[in-house]
Amino acid sequence: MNELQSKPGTADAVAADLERAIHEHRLPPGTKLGEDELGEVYGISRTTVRAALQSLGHRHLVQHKRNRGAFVAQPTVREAREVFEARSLLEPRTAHSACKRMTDDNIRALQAHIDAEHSALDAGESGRALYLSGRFHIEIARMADQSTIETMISELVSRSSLIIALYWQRRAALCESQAHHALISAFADRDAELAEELMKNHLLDLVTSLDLRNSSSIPGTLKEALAK
Amino acid sequence: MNELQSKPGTADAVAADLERAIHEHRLPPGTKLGEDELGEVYGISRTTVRAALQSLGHRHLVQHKRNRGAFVAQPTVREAREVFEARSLLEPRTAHSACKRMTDDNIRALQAHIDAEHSALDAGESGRALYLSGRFHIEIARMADQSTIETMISELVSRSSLIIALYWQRRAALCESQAHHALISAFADRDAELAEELMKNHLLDLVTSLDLRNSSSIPGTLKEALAK
DNA sequence: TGCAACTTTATTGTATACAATTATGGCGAC
DNA sequence: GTCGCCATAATTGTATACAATAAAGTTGCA
Repeated sequence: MNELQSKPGTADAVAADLERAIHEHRLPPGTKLGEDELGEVYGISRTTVRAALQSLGHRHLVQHKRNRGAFVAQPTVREAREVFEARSLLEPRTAHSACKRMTDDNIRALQAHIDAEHSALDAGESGRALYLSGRFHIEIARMADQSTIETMISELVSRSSLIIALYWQRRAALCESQAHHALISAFADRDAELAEELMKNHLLDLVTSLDLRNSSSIPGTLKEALAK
Repeated sequence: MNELQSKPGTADAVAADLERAIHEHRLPPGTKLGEDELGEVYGISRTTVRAALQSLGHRHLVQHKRNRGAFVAQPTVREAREVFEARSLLEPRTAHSACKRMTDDNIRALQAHIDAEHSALDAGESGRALYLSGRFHIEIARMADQSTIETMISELVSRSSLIIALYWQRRAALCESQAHHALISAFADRDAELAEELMKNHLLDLVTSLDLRNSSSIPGTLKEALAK
């Protein structure tokens, strides 16, 4: 079950663990990530913790404040728009490429992914469901056999999870799955053009389901809201 | 002249310095980046050097070999194709966006950029000319007011410099400038569609000017060629 | 003489100690 | 009583010391 993950105790392993916790909303935006605290949790020194936090900082998942420490990032409205703009440039065309290379096994894997997502949702594990939902997009990039683009989409998906945590406005929760089902159908029909169009619309739907009015700054803590 | 660069001695400053040296081909692919050595050069401890190298590693500009150290990355043929595939998804549309927002000052700045590139070329500083040529693409992304996409393109441009170092096959050296001139004309005419098309073709030209036959592994040193 | 195993050396990986900076709590003055 | 300043504490930034690993050189044996 361990999918070529680094040995525990390494910076990569810690970073992966934290990234997943962030992606699953177990660590909400604004959470302080103290070095000593994390070092104690994982039983390692601050040196390794710092390496992990730096790695996440490069991926824009944690924000470093000078002499203040690391915090789970709180994307601004502007960042949110930029992330989805970037996704809209990368993902539709990548879905197109993926469709043309997709095997029956790939399609079954995607279907299994959605099933797992549904199971998580039924079990009340909404964080895990969100994580799997994001992984769905990453899997498609992987099937397109473009690891460079996959890495970029992976970062954007994780950041999207933070954006959803901050700006999601309640709505029908199952719209996501519907869009993913439609994508699988297009893949099964080997209709690359349709897959591209569906992905494009899916991303548009995601953006419109967010509340990105500039007014709502949405501070992490009310303390920070009054800090300035 | 110092454009909001970090104070010298910080990891960011060292990383920026190394990135530029790599981009300008002063540090060729495969160069060993010893921690002690760099620490002595910059007058800082290995701790800071390591942070800088990690940063560059995350941007795929240096490759870490376990217990062996950091080396200037040597992109494979596959990576080379992937990098330009990613650029072809991001840059044409970004040029389109940039064109619609572009001011007369922006256009003058781009023109000045090309002039500087020509000057460098005339002065025999081909590395600096290549660096400026890459910066041209990054500037366009900046003018599109999309900092997230700009960051991604910046990484891809730097990686492209490594790719050029490894796979460039001699050709007319000025073809680049011609393409950039044509882009500026499109911007001046406020023809976003044309700018998009020109960027797309420019990137295609770049790829075809590379020798990406799978056969040529192109080792960094002949020692490594015989190592296995 | 050629190969193999061992010793040596150099370099990275990790932890710890110290310095710098910032937030916090208390004290005093207005 | 409130505001401002100063001392204290806590946390990050940086350097150094030690441990682990891999490369290279050496010696011994076949």
